[in-house]
Amino acid sequence: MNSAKHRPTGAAFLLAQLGAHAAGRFADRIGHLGITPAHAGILRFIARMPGLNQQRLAKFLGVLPSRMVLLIDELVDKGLVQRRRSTKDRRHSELVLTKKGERTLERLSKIVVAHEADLCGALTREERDTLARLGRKIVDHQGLTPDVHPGYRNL
Amino acid sequence: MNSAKHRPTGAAFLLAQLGAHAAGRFADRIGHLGITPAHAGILRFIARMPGLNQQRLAKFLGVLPSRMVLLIDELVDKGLVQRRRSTKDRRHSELVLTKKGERTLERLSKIVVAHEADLCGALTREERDTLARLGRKIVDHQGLTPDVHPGYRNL
DNA sequence: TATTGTTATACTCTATAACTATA
DNA sequence: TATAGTTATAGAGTATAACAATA
Repeated sequence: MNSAKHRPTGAAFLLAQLGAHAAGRFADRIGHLGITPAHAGILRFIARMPGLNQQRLAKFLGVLPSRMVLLIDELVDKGLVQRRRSTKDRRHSELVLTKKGERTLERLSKIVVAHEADLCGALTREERDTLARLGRKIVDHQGLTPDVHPGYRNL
Repeated sequence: MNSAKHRPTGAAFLLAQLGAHAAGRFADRIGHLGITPAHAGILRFIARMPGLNQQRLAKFLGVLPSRMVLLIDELVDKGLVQRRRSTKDRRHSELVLTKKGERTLERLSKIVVAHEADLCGALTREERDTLARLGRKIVDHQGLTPDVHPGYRNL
């Protein structure tokens, strides 16, 4: 591979390749918690904005409402999230983490740190900071929403 | 988002986010050619190793043989690839690009350059080189095969 | 009439395994 | 008996659209 007449792999392909790898490895790492990366992202959002409803969450992440129902169903079934009918507008369900959900989120944080350390194991601390800085620059320039994975996007 | 009590987005998530974005944008860019990123990757490999057979290609990319059949079928239907029964071992089919396939590959190269320029538009030439260098370092350290997207992996 | 949440259906994708032909 | 390629089938995932409850 990579014979002389082909140019070295470009940054765009590297990002796609590494991104898929990182996502796959992360899915492996959290598998034993019984949740997928999509669930993990939702847990984070509910923790930050407790009480938000499904439609707003769906719109924010770029998920179809019907898919969000299933995702939340699964989190409820696992005892990580609770739906509470809003008393102000009984059409809304306010989403909150259960105690178990909070503990899962704490475990997730530790997994994220380990995942990060492994994935960037080839880099010095300084290089890792540089990579993150350049990454944030691209996220900003491309108009991406920080902390929202495009894998949700189905609209 | 990103309120004070949350740490800044880590490199691993940024890679996953940007990778999915890059892959999605690339798919958009080549859509008018009537092919998917998976097809594009296969075209590149056939160009580099003309005459290779489906099983070897499938093994190299990490695709199930049955899926490779469909992918090649589609490329044949579009007139980009030709299957030739090997005269040495008639079980093998040697894969080669057609003239149209070669032209498509040239168009792909131009699209890759434009894609790269857009995606890294926020970075200076030097920053882009740094990003690619760090990316290659991680690819190597993680044991990934250069130029092979993990999206193929279904084994 | 509009909105939230939910359910039903149809469709796509693809992993598995059986099968053909060559060796 | 083993390998390359192919086909058939079944299951998972999900987009679409219809629906119920509330406003």
